[in-house]
Amino acid sequence: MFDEATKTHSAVPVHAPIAIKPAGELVDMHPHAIKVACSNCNLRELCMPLGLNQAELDRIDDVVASRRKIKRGATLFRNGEKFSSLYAIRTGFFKTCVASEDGRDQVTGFQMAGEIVGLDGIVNEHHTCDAVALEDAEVCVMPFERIEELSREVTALQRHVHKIMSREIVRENGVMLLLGSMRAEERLAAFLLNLVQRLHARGFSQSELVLRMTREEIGSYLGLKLETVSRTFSKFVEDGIVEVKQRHVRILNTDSLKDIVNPKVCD
Amino acid sequence: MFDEATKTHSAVPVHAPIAIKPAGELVDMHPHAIKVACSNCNLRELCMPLGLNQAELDRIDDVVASRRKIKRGATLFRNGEKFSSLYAIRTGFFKTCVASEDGRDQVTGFQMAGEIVGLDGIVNEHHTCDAVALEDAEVCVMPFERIEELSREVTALQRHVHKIMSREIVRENGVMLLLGSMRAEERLAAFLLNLVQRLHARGFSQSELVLRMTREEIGSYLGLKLETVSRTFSKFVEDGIVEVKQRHVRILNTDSLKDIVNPKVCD
DNA sequence: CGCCGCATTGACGTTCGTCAAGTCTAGTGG
DNA sequence: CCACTAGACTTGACGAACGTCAATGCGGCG
Repeated sequence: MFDEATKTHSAVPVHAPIAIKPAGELVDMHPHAIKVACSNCNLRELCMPLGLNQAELDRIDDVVASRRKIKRGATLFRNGEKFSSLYAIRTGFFKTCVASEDGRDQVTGFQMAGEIVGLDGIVNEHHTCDAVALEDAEVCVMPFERIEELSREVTALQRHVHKIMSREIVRENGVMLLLGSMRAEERLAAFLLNLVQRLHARGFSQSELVLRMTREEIGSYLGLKLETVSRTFSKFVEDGIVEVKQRHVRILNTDSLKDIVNPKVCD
Repeated sequence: MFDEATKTHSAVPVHAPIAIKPAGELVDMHPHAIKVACSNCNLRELCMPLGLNQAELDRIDDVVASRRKIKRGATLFRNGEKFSSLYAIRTGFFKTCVASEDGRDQVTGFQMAGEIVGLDGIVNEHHTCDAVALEDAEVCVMPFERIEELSREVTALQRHVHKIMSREIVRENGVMLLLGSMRAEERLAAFLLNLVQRLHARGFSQSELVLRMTREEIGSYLGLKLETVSRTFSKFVEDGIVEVKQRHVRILNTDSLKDIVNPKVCD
């Protein structure tokens, strides 16, 4: 089992409503042939507004100043650093985490291709969390000044920026619900369903995924200890709901997972 | 004790760097004399950008379409309702809460004068949480279309909107840290310190406050059961850190509370 | 005055955290 | 190619923290 599951999330997906494979390699070979551009990026549907005309598309390209590669384990930005840009993830997988003064830290999210990180930095002009690459990654650097400038002129961009921030607020509301009122099994089930749903939207399998994070990182995100995460995985395996081999997970029964998250009250 | 603590958060504060008392009553008496206006609102420093010139101030007034009074227990908006406006709280106190499909619900925040609610509705054009008044309240209704329009022209407003949303994201990061990694005493201590700090910024006492919410609502926000909240209050009283009489709380030792939130490691 | 909602307190149970031992795997270097 | 190692993961035994259930108290309001 899992023979096919060794491909990374950056590789060609199983089926591809949105093709993920970056055309970026060409940039190195012909630096002047293909410029850094959203208008020909396969991830456009994920991180940029839809329904722009050609003139607007050309202008939008200007929000991306450059690209940046981040090695696995390296940080894109750190708590305390000066904020200057938002980052759109092209390839790879990130975690964001905050720390309390006494050293405890909490993973606040996992981000994948097409998602935006850095929004925390706007309010105080300094970042308040760390963004760490969990696998080799590449991001588009979008200076925030430029975003603000352009979104004054391109209404669709303005609206889009507002939606991205609102979406993050709503996402965090969901995590608060999870952390505040769910038991361990419910948390892990919700986590798996969320991950697989986002991967599926990017053209990957609905039932198979490779975790890019450790049990400890999952635990931190879910407000559990790594042993509890491990035990809960084992329980799901016993119950025949998933197959787990290290970081490879195959979901055998999506409905059971959904039932765990939202227990049906039968009265 | 607590003889002086019976005044509500809407009453004249103990000392007032920013006077909270609304001038609003005059509106009813002279409907044409004083128009709904941010430029003469005492809360301007809390919910609007600073450093505007007169022309900009006049334009900003236009973001407030009207005011709306909400009785205690009534909702400002509900999950599922069409989103159209953001709301700036003039007086009163709100909670926002999300619900899971199976009926559990989670308080995601408590909001007071000068704070903005409704940001959750932007992304899907429908609200995803309920906003409930915990005491009689009044809000400024700010149609979001108008905000977007105006923030294309007034850079300071655009920046301000971005900061408000970013601030909410950072706040929620903090709540996730609390829910994910703190014990009951730490959570309650952090909660009290946060409340009193925000009230102090509005001119109220640094050490005395009246809770506008039940133990159950505090518990929901902190991911605890109401009995645990009650017991933890009792423990703080035993330890001489606070005095508690129903919803009246007097903080006797702020430093102890801070130590509880951030235990000093002495090695 | 009596009712009702909210809060407190106690006894007990469950879930999850802690500590510890042992296993697996990927990566490294001979 | 294989042996070695470090980090990640699993599993078990036990305990602490918090939840549950139930009884009681208190205060505000009609």
